[in-house]
Amino acid sequence: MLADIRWLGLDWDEGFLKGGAFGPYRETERKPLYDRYIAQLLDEDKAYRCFCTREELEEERHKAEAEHRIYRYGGKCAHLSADVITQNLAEGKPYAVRLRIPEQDVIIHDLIRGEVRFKAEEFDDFVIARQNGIPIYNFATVIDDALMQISHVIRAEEHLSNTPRQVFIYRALAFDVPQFAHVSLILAPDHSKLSKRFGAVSVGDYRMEGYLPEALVNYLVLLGWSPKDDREFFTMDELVKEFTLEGVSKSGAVFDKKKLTWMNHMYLGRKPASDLLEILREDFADQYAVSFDGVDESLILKAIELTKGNAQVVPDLFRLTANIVRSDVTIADEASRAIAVSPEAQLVLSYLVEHAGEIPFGQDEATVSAWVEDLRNRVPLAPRKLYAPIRVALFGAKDGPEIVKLFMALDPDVIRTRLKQALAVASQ
RNA sequence: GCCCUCGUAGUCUAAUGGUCAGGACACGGCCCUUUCAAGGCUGCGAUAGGAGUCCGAUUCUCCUCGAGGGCACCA
Repeated sequence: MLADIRWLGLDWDEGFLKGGAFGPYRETERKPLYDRYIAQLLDEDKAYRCFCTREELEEERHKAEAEHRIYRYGGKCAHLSADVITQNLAEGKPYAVRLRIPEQDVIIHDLIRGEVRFKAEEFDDFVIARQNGIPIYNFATVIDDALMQISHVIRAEEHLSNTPRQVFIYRALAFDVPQFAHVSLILAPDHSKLSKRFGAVSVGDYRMEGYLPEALVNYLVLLGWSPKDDREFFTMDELVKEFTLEGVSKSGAVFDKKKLTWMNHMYLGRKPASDLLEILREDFADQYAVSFDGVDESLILKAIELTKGNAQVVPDLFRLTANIVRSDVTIADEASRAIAVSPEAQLVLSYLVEHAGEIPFGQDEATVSAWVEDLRNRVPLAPRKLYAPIRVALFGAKDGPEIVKLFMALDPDVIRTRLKQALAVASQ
């Protein structure tokens, strides 16, 4: 998970494996800390030992349900005499620790949701440490946040209902209560919780599907936050500078993979080919080995540069670059094939094969471009009819890089061969 | 069941107690163009429903409905 966060380009001030002034950061290593505060609460009688067994509690719960009452702990152990406690301890009876909850409403001042009020009767003396001595999450998280001097707790909405319990703990320990901000959840298209059923759910999944971290971050941030203007593209630096809690929306957002893919496409087009090559090599090593075995790196870079604007996700580049990098070419689809076997194709290609000597190999772009333009004067066809077969011949598909770019990127021998092959197809 | 949160087009969102409710994705059309993409223009399309306050409500209040979350000796 830390690796995924790093991949996204996110950093943090301190923590596990990184160090900092408020360690240790591993929960098991923090156990003595938790124990200390549990002991303190017990000492001050703000918490008490509960010797009730699981069975007893279970029974209480069933009874409450049968009588259609809300279940709250009955307080059986809330006022045990010192003698009884001493005796129970001497007998080695296991106990959990419960916090005494005052009968008062709790108001949370949430930075996103405003005032949220919880009624006193919703709460009972809840357990803060189990029989095995390990504190429950609500307790540990309060200790951690307080000791680490956390000023703002920003987390998912699912924690909102637990916040009052945490506030009780802050108060019992006389800690400052931090500011809270509860962000809405991301939903699957059917408004259910995001799950495997929906496909990729972890950051790592998206990485393996070929989404760029900057695209994912950019998309995700817009899922619950909006700037003051209509901009949609943000770098990490811009986000750090411009993000505000005020711009966060309150409602849950449905994850729209189409828009993510669109955004990824835009980022791919702008990304330097060398960066994309790195990603292909590192994240898609297996495919890379198969697709680019023995291919000159400069050719790969050229191919990526030509085709990146057509890719939706990173691995699309394998398919798109194949027809540039490989010595042979295959016609990708029916529509392209139809063009390849058209009479126009025969006309154009036979002209080019016959006049192959005139192709300005190795010239600058302006020269090649002028020559390509001039083909219109030599072959009596409308531009669309004229150029489509050339692209199919050179690239294997009707959609792809500009003809000029193809002439410049491909090896002269490859071009001659492909033109001849395509002519053969057209003449069948 | 109880509690909490949310509710603007299919989706993400902006805005205001009062001009045509703005932008983006998706979808359709047009332009540009040697194709696709990109870009430009354009079309379709929304304030969940019902009361109330108000001269006027999408905005404020209440109810209903809907969606999500929480109710552990899980995290």
